[in-house]
Amino acid sequence: MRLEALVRASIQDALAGLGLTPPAEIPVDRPSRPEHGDLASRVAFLLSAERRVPPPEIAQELSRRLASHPAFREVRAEGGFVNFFLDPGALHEVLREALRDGDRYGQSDEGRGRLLQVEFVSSNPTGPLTIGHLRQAAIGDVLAEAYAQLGWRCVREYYLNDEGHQIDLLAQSLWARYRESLGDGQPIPEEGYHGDYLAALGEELAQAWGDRYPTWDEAARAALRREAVVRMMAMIHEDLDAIGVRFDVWTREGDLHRRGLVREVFDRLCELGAVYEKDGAHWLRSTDHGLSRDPVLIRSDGTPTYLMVDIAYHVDKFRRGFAQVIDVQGADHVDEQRQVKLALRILGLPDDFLHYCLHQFVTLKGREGVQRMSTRAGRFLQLKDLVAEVGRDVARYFMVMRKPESHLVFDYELARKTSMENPVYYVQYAHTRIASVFREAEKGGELPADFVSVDLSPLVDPEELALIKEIDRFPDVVRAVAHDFAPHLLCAYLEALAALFHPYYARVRILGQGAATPARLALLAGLKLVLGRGLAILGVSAPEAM
RNA sequence: GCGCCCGUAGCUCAGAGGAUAGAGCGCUGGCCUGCGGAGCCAGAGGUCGCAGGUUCAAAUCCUGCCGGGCGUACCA
Repeated sequence: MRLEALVRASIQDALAGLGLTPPAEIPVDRPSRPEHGDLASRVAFLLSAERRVPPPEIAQELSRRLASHPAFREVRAEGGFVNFFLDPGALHEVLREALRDGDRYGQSDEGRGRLLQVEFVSSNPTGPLTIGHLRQAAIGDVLAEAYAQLGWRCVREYYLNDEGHQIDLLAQSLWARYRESLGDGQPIPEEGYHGDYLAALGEELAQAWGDRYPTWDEAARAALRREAVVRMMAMIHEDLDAIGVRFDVWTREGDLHRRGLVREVFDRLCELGAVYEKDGAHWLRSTDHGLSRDPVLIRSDGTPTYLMVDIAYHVDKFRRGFAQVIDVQGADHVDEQRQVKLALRILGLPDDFLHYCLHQFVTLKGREGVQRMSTRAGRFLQLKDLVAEVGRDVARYFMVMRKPESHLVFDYELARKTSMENPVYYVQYAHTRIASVFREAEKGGELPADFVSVDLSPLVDPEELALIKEIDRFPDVVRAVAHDFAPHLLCAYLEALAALFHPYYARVRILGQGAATPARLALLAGLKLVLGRGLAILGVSAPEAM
């Protein structure tokens, strides 16, 4: 049994024995100081309020009753806390269970096969992906993987905004580049896209088309739009390949229009009295519901705004049977998010259907020239170039090692280091070292046939027991990553695990130690399992050799 | 102006009601003959932005202020 469950169950029994009703949730903590035990509970504080007995008294009684429990070496009441010191045997069982579960360790069936969508990146096809999109790609991918571990059927979806004004600007910018290649200098629209990446494409089009589109007319517009989107998508796919993110579904804005969905959802909002007309446009009554402004849904020229389409898109997601949807978006979308959530509430969708994982932006430290990025101005670091410089593993890891809502400073110098100062290598190296020990063990014929049945009783060293306690946390970390949209917790966990392992390895000899050897190899097998599984969820490789 | 996010060691960041606030980098000083030294150990370094409040208990919750980011479009 996992440690927290073990402690919780023991408290439950003890309370029953004392004739006390346990609180709805029995708190179990992991104390930061070793003298406070392996685990601790402040349940006595909760009970004292209703029982009108001081916490220390309740803690005393509890510890007396729990003292003889076989899983605990000692149970001590201190202040109002009950501190549990584990018997090594209980820890050995934790390790054994992890080894028995193998790749299923850390998984659960809370999702019960329900459908969950993670929508992320969804960058407009107006340029290649940059380091800014990388953060979102990494976060979304890890969240999807974490939920998959919890038994959800996850769909990774990319919303492709291939219509509208921005695409026109892109097309016209590309047209200007194309004319430029033919020696006909046309200005790129002020609000257009000035990056070099369009110049190369313009050159190609000039080769292919010659002088076919001399003026910016309807024919040119149609051709350039089509061409631009196709080319931009090709670049985006290249970038996604570079970091190993694959999407299951691509939804194009155009499809939503063609299916009449946008119109239908707009009409429904009107029926519900949530829309009014002013200055020839149609507005959502958001201020009536406490938001700071009313947004336009249908412009005075009759075209729907991005928001209107987004609302319809989410209705579509609901109809497609997703039990939950997580949209990963940058901090510049807060207002949009509130408007969409409000509209969905008006339309009667359940409140817990849509969740936003909002993330702050990335700044780059230690590399020339790219402090403030802008796709429009052509000032950015392309994702695949970054990956070429630091590697996929480092690129992905660095993007998720801070919590999404914090600003992230990408330390380029650190990212380029291949020593253990770089946390990615620090964690990977732990995995590699263990793999290396196993290779040696096999050579020397010391590798047990089956770790699950190994006698673990030689594992009594405090460092060994501390490592098992960390292994015990892994399923909780996976769950927290998913529920709290917090991939960084997994990074912190893996680094802590590696930080326990490296000193242990430096001090304690594994091979050639008699009965201790198979036990220590079993411990290393458990560590390797968890390190490998954790890295896999992050989409980072777990090398056998480096 | 208003809304949201963030102010924790020199730097980058964890911790989000519990016991004496942590990690990595950097800094100082020790360890090179064993399974991978791409290392290991020890140490210094903090009024948790400021001021009030709630609580047995606040970095954590509430209020106000200060500083930074993002938004506040008939752009997406």
